[in-house]
Amino acid sequence: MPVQKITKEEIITIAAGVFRQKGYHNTSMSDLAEACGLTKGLFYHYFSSKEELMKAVLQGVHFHFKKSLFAPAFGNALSPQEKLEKFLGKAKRLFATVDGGCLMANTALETLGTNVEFTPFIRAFFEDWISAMAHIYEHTYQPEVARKVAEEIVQEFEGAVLFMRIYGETRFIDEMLKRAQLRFVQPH
Amino acid sequence: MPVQKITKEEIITIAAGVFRQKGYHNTSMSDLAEACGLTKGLFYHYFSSKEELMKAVLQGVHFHFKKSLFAPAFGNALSPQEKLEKFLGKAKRLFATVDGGCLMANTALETLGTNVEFTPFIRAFFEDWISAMAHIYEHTYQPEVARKVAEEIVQEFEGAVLFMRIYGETRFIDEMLKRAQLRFVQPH
Amino acid sequence: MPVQKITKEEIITIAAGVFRQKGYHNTSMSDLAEACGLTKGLFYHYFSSKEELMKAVLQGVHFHFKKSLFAPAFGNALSPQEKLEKFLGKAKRLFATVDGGCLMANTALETLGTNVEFTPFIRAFFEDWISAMAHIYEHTYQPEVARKVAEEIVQEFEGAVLFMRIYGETRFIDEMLKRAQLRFVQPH
Amino acid sequence: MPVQKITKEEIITIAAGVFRQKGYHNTSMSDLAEACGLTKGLFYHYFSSKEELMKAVLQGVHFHFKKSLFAPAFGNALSPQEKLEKFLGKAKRLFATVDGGCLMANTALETLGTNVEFTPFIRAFFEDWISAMAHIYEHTYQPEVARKVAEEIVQEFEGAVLFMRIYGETRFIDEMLKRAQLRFVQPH
DNA sequence: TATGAATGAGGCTTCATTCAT
DNA sequence: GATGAATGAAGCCTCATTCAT
Repeated sequence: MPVQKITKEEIITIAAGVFRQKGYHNTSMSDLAEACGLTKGLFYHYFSSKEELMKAVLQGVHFHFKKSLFAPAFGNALSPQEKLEKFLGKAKRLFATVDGGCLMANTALETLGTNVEFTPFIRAFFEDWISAMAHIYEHTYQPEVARKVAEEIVQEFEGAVLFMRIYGETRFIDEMLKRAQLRFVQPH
Repeated sequence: MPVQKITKEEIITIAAGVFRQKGYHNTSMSDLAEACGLTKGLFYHYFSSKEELMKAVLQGVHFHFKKSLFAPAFGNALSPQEKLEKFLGKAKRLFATVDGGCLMANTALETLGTNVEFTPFIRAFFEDWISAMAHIYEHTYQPEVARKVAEEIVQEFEGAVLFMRIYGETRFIDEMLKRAQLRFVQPH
Repeated sequence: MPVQKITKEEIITIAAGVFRQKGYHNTSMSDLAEACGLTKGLFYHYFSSKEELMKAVLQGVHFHFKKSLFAPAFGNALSPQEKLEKFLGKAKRLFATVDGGCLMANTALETLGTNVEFTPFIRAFFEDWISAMAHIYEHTYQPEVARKVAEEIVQEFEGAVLFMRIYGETRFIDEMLKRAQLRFVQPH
Repeated sequence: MPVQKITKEEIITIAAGVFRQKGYHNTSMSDLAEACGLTKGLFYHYFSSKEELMKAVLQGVHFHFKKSLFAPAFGNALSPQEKLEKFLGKAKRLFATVDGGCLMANTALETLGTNVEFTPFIRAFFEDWISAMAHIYEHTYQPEVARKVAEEIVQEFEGAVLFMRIYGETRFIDEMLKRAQLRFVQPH
């Protein structure tokens, strides 16, 4: 069996990083091929177009978040309080990277108006995120209210990521997480 | 006096719209020229480069918001409550456009990692926005707290704009505005 | 009588300097207009095209050299030896400018193959230069030999200017001038 | 093995010819692509920019002259007299082309003032040329004198090429070569 | 699988020149 | 005379993609 230099998954991971930092339209296939150590020609053996690659990246990122962040929120191993703490801690680690922030939000703002083919992937991601948060907050709120709270918290999260990037300060994330925790124990 | 097809200000206004909908890197000088009814060559009579144009656009948008949104927040003609209502109403009208949302946030997420020359303009805009909101909320909160509240509300606002665009529903804006009003009369 | 901001002669002088330093094709009409403090539009009131301007420049430079360098070589006020010394001294002052060297030679090498319209002006200039030198050297040589010597000296002069520019050292001019003087008193 | 329409070396050779005849700034990438039978886009597979191409051309020309003209001057197979004759004969064949003359001198006069990146290549070329000639003339002169003589002869050579091009007559080269030979047997 | 040559369109920008005022 | 808007072609370069090997 020939040794594979690089897997599709690895390409997706690398591409996700490049897209996150540089944006979709500002990233060229050359950038991506180079980042993966592949020739441009070979790159097209893995992904037939930039658009297909981006879809795979969005799916890959979604999958990654689902596995490591969203799914555990539905597990029963931990108490709701513990789940929330774990969730927020992981979320911070995943997002609070000043160099690029949240690929999904970046891609949303950059492409929603022009590249409709990405919209379903973006929606699905946020849908899952909201659902996971809603599930956790159902411990404190009625389901419908929990859903609203979850929506608000995700919005606040993305707002905080934006500010983190604008000002280069992670405190916006920390402060936001505190508010999220507060709403769990002390509804308003 | 030379007759002009179009003024710099008009170009800036049109370009702001195009950039807002299509993004910075996905907008070509041809797109802009066409949108303005100009030849590509003539564009460089007005702006020496795409980058300079974008800076002018960011400044222009900032100026527009300052005049119509931020500055009135510091006036004395209205009661704080009225000012807040006017402010939020205007903000909604200015931002709640599904076709593009907020140019500043779009540009921030798209260019912060790669086009540092835009960062000061983006920061200045948000700084002014926060200051205006903080001033209003100083009616209810101590100055330092008001500043924090203002930061949070701007973040929530941008989060709501993101959701509005992702889901194509303006309700996120409306709900967010209600929360902002609530925090004015009922601190938490 | 309206005061003229700038005369054609002044434009020619300025343009000659710019062309000498930047070359013909690398100099834009904007460069020239700016160097003269004129708007591009007005520039075309003085010269109908870049080509016409260049012709005027070449003529102007030729005229300038004729008046200050070539013509005196035919005068009778000085002894041949003195004339030669004056001639070479002036030539040095006129050419030994590291920033651009000799416009005629620059233009020759740059345009002879593509812009035939300049050739007559270049030829006329060198013709006059050779004639002047030949006249001086007729004191020492037979007319036909003097002509050959003059041709050689002009060639050496341009070779020295080339080297001066390549190495940024004026010694090549000085050494060349010494050789020219030597050939006046000590034929070989 | 990939089949290539054309090799880098061939491109360099063709480009050298075009640059020699048309000059650096007056030669467009389209001109070069067309001359090579390539599309413009493909050109950038081989050379990352016009400037890089020009550097490669200057290096290529230098290499060509080194191999066929300069290096043999240091060999021992021939007598000094024979080496000189061979050298001058080859030099004539290489330079005495009315359509463009000497690329190095053309490029020097055109770009020394504005494109400093080419200067080292031009200097290296002339340095080698002078060294080769100096080596030959060391048969007749002391090393230091030989160096001066070589410098002079190269200058005269370029002066002669200039005149050849201005007047369209190769006699200037022939006459110059005769003088060079004379200085070998009959120092002055 | 793997290479990198090849394509053709399009990107940003500059230029010589003209024209209306 | 004087301005600077306006034009259209061209200049350098990049890009997504395809193809022959």
